[in-house]
Amino acid sequence: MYVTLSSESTAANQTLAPSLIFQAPAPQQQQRSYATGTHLFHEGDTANHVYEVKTGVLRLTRVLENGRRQVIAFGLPGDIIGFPNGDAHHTDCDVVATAEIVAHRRSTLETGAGDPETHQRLLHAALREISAMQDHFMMLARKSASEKVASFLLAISNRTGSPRGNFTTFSLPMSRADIADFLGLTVETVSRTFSILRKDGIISLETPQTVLVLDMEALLDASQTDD
Amino acid sequence: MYVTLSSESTAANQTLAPSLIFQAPAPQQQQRSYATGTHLFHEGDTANHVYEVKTGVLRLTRVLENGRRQVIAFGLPGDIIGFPNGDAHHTDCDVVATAEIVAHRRSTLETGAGDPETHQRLLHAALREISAMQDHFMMLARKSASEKVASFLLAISNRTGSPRGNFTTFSLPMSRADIADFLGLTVETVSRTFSILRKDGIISLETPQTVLVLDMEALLDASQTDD
DNA sequence: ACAATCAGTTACAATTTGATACAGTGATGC
DNA sequence: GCATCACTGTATCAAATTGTAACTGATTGT
Repeated sequence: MYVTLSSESTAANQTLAPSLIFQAPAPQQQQRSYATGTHLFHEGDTANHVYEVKTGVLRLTRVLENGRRQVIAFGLPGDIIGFPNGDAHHTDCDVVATAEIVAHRRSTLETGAGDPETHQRLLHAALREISAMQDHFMMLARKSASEKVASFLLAISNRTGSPRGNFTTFSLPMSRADIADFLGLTVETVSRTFSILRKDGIISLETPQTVLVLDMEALLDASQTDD
Repeated sequence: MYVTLSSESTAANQTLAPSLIFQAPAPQQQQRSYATGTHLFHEGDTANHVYEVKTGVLRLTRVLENGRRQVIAFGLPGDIIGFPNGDAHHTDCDVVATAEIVAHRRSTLETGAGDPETHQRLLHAALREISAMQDHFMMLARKSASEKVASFLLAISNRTGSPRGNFTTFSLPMSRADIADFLGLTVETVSRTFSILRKDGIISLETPQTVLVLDMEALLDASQTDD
């Protein structure tokens, strides 16, 4: 499930891992490494696989002809992305931070022939994705700029953060533009909001890509999370 | 009060019907009618079924504790909605216009036991839903108020519209508030935008719930559609 | 070494949308 | 028949976000 605002990610992630560990990997299930900037597929490409992210970060995007772009989702470790509609992909997908990916044949999702267990896993990943996207709706449509940014930081923190003393730290491999296009904002608004959060002592940026959460409670307040 | 959706048992419905017709209907596949206002399920309810809309209109909603509401989707004839994440529904679902619904057991989606054909249909409906939600993202995050309203009218027109002379007419069984909560706007903005579209001669309202599209070309322009 | 480029940030003006208030209309109930 | 209520439409004003532009610091290429 993609980075959305809810807190379902962690649990889901853990339930996904075990089933793979004890399987002899079939050919199409081999793990491959992709460098930053690599395109996994483009909008309109024939969809032969869905992709399970083991490490790194992917980015799913769609573009309107007038240049407006939407980041549909970031694919973090544990996510399965690239679910096709019909035969074709309907988004672009590229690598934001060097990633280890397992490609699953689309037929495994669609018919499950020969591998009912993976079929189940992929199906459940699709259902989780629907749920995650519904969370994302709430964010895009019903949250203010500052709530969006706070929610986003919270989500990334929950998925990839690690403790540093009493605080939590994590990196933001994607650009401000990516964050803006994910949240439905402009770069300037995202940047401004980061500044406010810094000035309020809620976060601190060691580099623009390295966030230290100083006051998790306040960040949670600022995000208006549903839980 | 609610205008009956006249001509909606159209294309989508017919493509869906055949597989059912020649089956001995299992109990959970029987078609039932639900009156306006009926709740099919609430957020948190155990999810035992997914619902296939034959006629009428359903509404999927989520609410933030502070009262902000988001209409996730409208279920029109041909749609299958209520895909669960885990065991529970994560939205509310109620009837906007008297609807004929077929409930499919969740197990048919999850395991396909005993009914691989329906299993396939439900799976593909889930994948279609993911694709549709991605479209909705573009709308929520990257379109202006007037583009949103135009896109919405266009979508309803394409799904349920019928020709009237050179024009196209359709009904809007949902309230302005529903439309606003679907598009991430306020009622006032929706109303304002309807007025502008009327003043520009693009649409005409016979009643607030009955739309006549006078200039489909202009409506398409106004929606900034990607195709 | 230096110019050029790019991501990020900041300030300020312009624009869009939201909030508030109120009027009209049709339906419902007493 | 009349009052009430829910929904819709309109106007005005306030607030939030965007657009524009300038500036910084880091990186790249020549």
